[in-house]
Amino acid sequence: MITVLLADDQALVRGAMAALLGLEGDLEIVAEVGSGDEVLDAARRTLPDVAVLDIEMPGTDGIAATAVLARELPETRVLIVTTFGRPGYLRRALEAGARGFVVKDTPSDELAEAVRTVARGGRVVDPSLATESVVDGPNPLTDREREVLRHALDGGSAAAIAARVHLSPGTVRNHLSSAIGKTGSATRVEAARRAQDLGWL
Amino acid sequence: MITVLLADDQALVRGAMAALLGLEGDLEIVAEVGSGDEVLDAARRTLPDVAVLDIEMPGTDGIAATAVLARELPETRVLIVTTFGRPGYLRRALEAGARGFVVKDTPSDELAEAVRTVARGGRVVDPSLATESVVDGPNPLTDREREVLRHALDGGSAAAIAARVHLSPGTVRNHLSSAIGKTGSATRVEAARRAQDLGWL
DNA sequence: CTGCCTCCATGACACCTGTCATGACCGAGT
DNA sequence: ACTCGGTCATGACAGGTGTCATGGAGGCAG
Repeated sequence: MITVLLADDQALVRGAMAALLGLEGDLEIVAEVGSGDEVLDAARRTLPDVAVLDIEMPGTDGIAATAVLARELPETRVLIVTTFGRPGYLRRALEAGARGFVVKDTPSDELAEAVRTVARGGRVVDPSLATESVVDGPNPLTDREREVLRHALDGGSAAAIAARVHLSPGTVRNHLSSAIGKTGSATRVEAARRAQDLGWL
Repeated sequence: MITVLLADDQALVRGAMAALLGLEGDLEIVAEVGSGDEVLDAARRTLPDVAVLDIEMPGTDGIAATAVLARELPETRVLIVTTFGRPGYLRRALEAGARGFVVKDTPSDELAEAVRTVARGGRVVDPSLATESVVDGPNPLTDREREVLRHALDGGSAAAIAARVHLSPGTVRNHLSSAIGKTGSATRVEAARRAQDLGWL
């Protein structure tokens, strides 16, 4: 019997995935949580073989939760199941110690098989995403550039961003200009969107 | 027996929801599709009592599919199940003829009940979203403003937007300025984001 | 220790944005 | 007939943006 922890912030999706995996005779859902913060506690209590984690969650996201699990409970293998197939997500998830990475576009009957593969120590990686990840290369942005780009996403002025990150407006514009160059964009917003699409934020 | 059609572009989620509803003795999934374009065909073939539709789908979205179903197959009741609880979505879905509107944050055990309620002719509406929809009022944007705002989302210049919508750059800036005023924003991108969050695009 | 990179900051430049005034065309409503 | 709102356009203005040069501070591999 393979025991499974499920983490996804959308209750309906979480429950539905539990129902899906529950149909398999060899899988047992031992915990369900709705945020990354609850993952470690639940995992400590139930010691699951596999943790199925979404990435986009409030508070601790799935990648940070993966890193914590890999450190604290290395026996629990992590399978990331996410909406967005962003190359940077895959890279960061694997670096954090994930054993599998599946997007929510994949046929539902493959999920159980992915869980089994991960449980027995194997790896599952979306192949098209893996090639994309190789082609795009690693994240070239510096910490500051990422921070400034995140705030640029919602369209504030340089002064507004500067106030939020405690920098001078001129410095913010320098970081943005650098990020625009690295992403091959023309404006800060385009740069922020491209960086987000690539999973660089 | 209540027959159900399921439409969601994420195969894994779609399959999981099918598993969830399949656990109920009185529900039967008679069709599963991954885009709004396939909804009408599948509904014509299977004549389901209830169509459970996601909004964000490639091609015809769930709201447009609702309108088509309401016109062509009024016997089939539509239940919208969506990720984003945007007030404008609720309003447009109800105007298109949806009988229920549920966000994916709701507990999974309530989905089956929502399907039953809709099947027997009742209505299901997320209460917090309903009040938000009333408070925010209807969409004040004109067609042009919406079109220009959609293109403003990805951060191009006024000239770039103008080329895509076949207008002069000055006119684009006028529409953007008007939209900025209506959304209470300071920049075009902020206006576009707020409009999107409210379901106005 | 010395490059080398990142970070932070300032000033200057051409260009873009947001705003406002103004004008013209059209269809809908009273 | 008249007003009203949406559409399209132009011109002008203050202020913001993207870029570059330049400078100094700190960290880190050779």
